[in-house]
Amino acid sequence: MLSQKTRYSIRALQHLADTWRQGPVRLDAIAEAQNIPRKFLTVILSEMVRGGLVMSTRGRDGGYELALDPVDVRYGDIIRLTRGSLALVPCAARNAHEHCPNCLPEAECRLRGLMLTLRDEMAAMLDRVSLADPIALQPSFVDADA
Amino acid sequence: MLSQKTRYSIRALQHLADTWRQGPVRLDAIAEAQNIPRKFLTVILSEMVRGGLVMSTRGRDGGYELALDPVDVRYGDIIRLTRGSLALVPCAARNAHEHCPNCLPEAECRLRGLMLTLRDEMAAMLDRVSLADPIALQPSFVDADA
DNA sequence: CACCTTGTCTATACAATCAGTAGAGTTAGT
DNA sequence: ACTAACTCTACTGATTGTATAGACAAGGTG
Repeated sequence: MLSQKTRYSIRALQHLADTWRQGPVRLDAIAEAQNIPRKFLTVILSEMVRGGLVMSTRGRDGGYELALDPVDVRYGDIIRLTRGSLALVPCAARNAHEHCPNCLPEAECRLRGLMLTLRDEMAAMLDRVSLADPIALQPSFVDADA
Repeated sequence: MLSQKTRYSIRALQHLADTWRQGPVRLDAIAEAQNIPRKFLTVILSEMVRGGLVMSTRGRDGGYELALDPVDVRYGDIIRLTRGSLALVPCAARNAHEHCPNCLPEAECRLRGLMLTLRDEMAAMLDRVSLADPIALQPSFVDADA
């Protein structure tokens, strides 16, 4: 699961993408439009600023805006920034690789083999879509599950 | 991330798949071979039994075995059983659908649209692979520490 | 039947992470 | 200066995750 914080981050960035090139947007405007607790959003946006995805302006008429063109902010980047990795197990992370506790040696772990493949598929999908892309709101339901 | 418990579950089931049709396997044998805390494994296997993936036999020469042919146990099933859903956000679950707190109306939520698509891709992949399938073991990373 | 082996179940403890808040500080425009 | 904005560190409470304890139930064997 994505944490609530990651979900807020993404929605905040979508908001900034929608107002791209219209000057800084005040924190309160984002909080209200996106239904995010104001104080929590300060923490989230500060993190985005430190991560280089967002620029802030202080003082009167200050606020936040994207640091990059929305085209260049891919969903994979956002998730990597907030969560450190796209992988579903620590040992399958491409960047922030870590050993799983109480596991078999990695070279023998089938779960890891599977999760590496899955991670790559997820990455391919998430890195194909940017904040500038339109997103189908209700993709057709496929009977992929029983 | 998959929880430690889900990871243990999968490794335990892989072990049972490997010993398929060789009679019940004792809990201690699984715990030792798979490096899983014994007491925790009792909880995990009981859950698998209740979920219908595993059968147990009590008494002397008792133990656990798969309730189904390994071919019929897909990784998607296992994750759905232990975690309730494959989705990365509650509102994108196909089965256990739930609203996200503090979100926009679902019909307008782009994050949800994206996550539904991603969930479907993940499901397609995880439901293609069963416990009977060989899994390519990928070499572990060459890292400075080790 | 007595007994040992193995699984079952409920309760609990402990720690880590998550979600959100507090509040003093900094910067910039007027 | 004054005020409207963002910034930073710390903290708290709730929830979840990991694991263990211990009493109980069932099945096979002599």
